[in-house]
Amino acid sequence: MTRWAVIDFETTGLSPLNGDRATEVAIVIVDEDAVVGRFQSLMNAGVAIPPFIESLTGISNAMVAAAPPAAEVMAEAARFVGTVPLVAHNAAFDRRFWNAELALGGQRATPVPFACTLLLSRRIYPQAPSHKLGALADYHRLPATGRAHRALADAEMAAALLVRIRRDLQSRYGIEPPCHDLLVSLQEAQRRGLETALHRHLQARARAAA
DNA sequence: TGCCAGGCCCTCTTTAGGGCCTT
Repeated sequence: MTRWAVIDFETTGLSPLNGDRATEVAIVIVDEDAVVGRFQSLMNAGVAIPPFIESLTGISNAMVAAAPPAAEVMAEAARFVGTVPLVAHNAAFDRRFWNAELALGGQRATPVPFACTLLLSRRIYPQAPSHKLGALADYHRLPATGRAHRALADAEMAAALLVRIRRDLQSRYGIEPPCHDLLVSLQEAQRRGLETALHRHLQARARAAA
């Protein structure tokens, strides 16, 4: 079984260190190439959403005021993810909010791998005109998932992108699912380049089979 | 009033700077 938890946060800004908080979280569980689970919730962190962010996401202060407390939502989200490896588009951003919101709720994040479709796409599709999530969806002609900058729509889109990446890794490089180790090792080996990581992976597999 | 983060990656680089990407 090859499961991934594709996560997306909507937030009040770019950094928890500036006091920014999450306003919505969505998680899509992908098993092989199929979506087998979904979690989505607005959350009330007790901070005001700037007008620009309200306009960007469509999430208003009134909407989060009626939402459950952030700590309660994060506890439920953590239970939903369990120990399944996480994936996000620009994972550094979502990982910061994942860890920060869990900590604010008095929880410790379970140490699981956190792969990044942005970094993978930059390596695998260097010819793409843009590596924004929506632009990559257009580039690959992925199905529409709903309003951009809403957590579930973006998580579904990132999940479709992950499936496409895995399929291309299989067709281009002969990497057969499951490929947890490959996706994570690729993320960790970005500085050395995709080809180098793939070659190392294939050589390791060959040595193990010998 | 103006600015605010962080990580990756490219290049006119590596003793650095700037663009991209996330909200």
